[in-house]
Amino acid sequence: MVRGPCCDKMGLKKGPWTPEEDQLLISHVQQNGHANWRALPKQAGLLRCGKSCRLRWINYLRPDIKRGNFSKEEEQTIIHLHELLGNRWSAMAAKLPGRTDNEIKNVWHTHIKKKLITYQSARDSKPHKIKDSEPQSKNPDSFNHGFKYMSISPQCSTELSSVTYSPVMTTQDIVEPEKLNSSKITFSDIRKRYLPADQDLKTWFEMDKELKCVESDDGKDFWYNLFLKAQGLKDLPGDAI
DNA sequence: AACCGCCGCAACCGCATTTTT
DNA sequence: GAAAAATGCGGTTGCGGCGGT
Repeated sequence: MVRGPCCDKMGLKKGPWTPEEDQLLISHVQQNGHANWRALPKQAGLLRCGKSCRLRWINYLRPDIKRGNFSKEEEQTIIHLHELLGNRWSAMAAKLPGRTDNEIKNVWHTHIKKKLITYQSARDSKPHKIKDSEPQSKNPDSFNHGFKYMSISPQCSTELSSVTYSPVMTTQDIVEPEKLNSSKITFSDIRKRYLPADQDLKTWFEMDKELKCVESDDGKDFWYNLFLKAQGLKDLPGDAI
């Protein structure tokens, strides 16, 4: 289906929002909710498209937005979730109250990725703490904690509607990458088949969280340990780490 | 003080998915 | 069931602020 951008109508404003526009949007949402984003701008007297209003509300004006820098715990959680979910920022946001998908995405690209790269370089340039003879995947302290999941290869991710996705696996349910590549499988298909119900995912995530063993609060050690724990990330797409 | 380059963030764009007609 | 409309999501970009020279 071909459809033009929703904001291409003449007269619709783009760019940064003014305080007046913010106030109009806030007032309207508080009074009427946001059941219909398409109709909202007109009703609220805004010269914006619905998409722009929705984005502004979700990423900036929502009352439950948490401001300020991400804590180490939050960053650790993001790394962890990225390992579990890939680039599914909105799914990560659902696990981080007060944080938006856009914010998490920005933090990943501007802070966390760089830190991981730094510590990967540090690790590659000198002997590290893990015994060379011991494969990472068999190390009990490795990031996987023995959970039955894997990351689909970058190539597979591209096939899956550009969504990097790490389905939860059972031993009977290993996906062969070549099969994924050879057939047209939608994200929904994969989700229905492999992703546990929300409640299960929550439980699963919390169980894994309990097993986390990063204890050092020293910045350098923190990132070094995180990197070691996130060994699997080296298999992610080049631009994701 | 002025210039320049880098960085971080807000916002846009295009596509996928879901819902409605 | 098909088409259209609406919504949601992730990738990307542009601009403002800040630090270095």
